[in-house]
Amino acid sequence: MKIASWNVNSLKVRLPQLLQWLATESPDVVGLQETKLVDESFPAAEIDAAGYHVVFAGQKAYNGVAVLSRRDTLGEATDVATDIPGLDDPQRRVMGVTIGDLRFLDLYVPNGAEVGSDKYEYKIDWLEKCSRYIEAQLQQHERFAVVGDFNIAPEDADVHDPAGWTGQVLVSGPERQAFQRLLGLGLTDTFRLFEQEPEIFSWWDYRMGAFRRNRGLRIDHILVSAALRDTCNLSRVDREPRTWDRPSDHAPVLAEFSL
DNA sequence: ATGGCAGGTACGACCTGA
Repeated sequence: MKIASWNVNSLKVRLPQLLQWLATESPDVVGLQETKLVDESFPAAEIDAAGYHVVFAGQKAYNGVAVLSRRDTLGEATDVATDIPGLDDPQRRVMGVTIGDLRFLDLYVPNGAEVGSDKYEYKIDWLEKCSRYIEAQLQQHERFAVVGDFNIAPEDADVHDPAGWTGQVLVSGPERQAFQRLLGLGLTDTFRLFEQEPEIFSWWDYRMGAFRRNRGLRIDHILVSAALRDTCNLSRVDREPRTWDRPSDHAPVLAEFSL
């Protein structure tokens, strides 16, 4: 089983790239973020034609999430959740689904704008509510994966210039503590299960030639429960789509499991 | 401290992202 997460930064623009990437990688389950499409405009027919079931929750201009599942390997998504209890949030940032015996939660964590701002407080509160939800889900589902754009670089090794980023949004103490709390609930960052090359990132600013200079952050993650961790045999960032024309600023991340 | 790039909205700048 291969699961993936990709912040596509507008599915309207990135649909051809998504289809190309699905054909190349054939993941079984994919969580998308920042589709930026209302449900009426979601390209369900094109994704269906590519061999995937899809469920989605969008809004105008911002946010928007979707989960794809391969028709020939895994079944359709059921028990779809688009809201976290206690978080009265009109923004479409969450999609929890059950696919076979897998519980899969796709997240687009708020960006946070600037440490101390209203958006930052919203992010911290959002993570707290999300953490409680994940804790409950972990007790109900043995095989549980939480993927998405977390907008948190967990360690200095996930930052191209840790000194320059110290205290900034995406790396600040409270954000990193929120991420560690998720791990404390019993989730594992699959990327860190394996020896990795240094300076592997999943997001690069569009400006200043950041990708060419590999000035990025690792903020997209695949976290899994203990049962999934025990069968995980690969976790990586796929830089390839970031080299294509009109790329998303995020690269897809993938994890593979023997069961 | 600011802008730099990209997408969306809506057609002129402005908002958001990270």
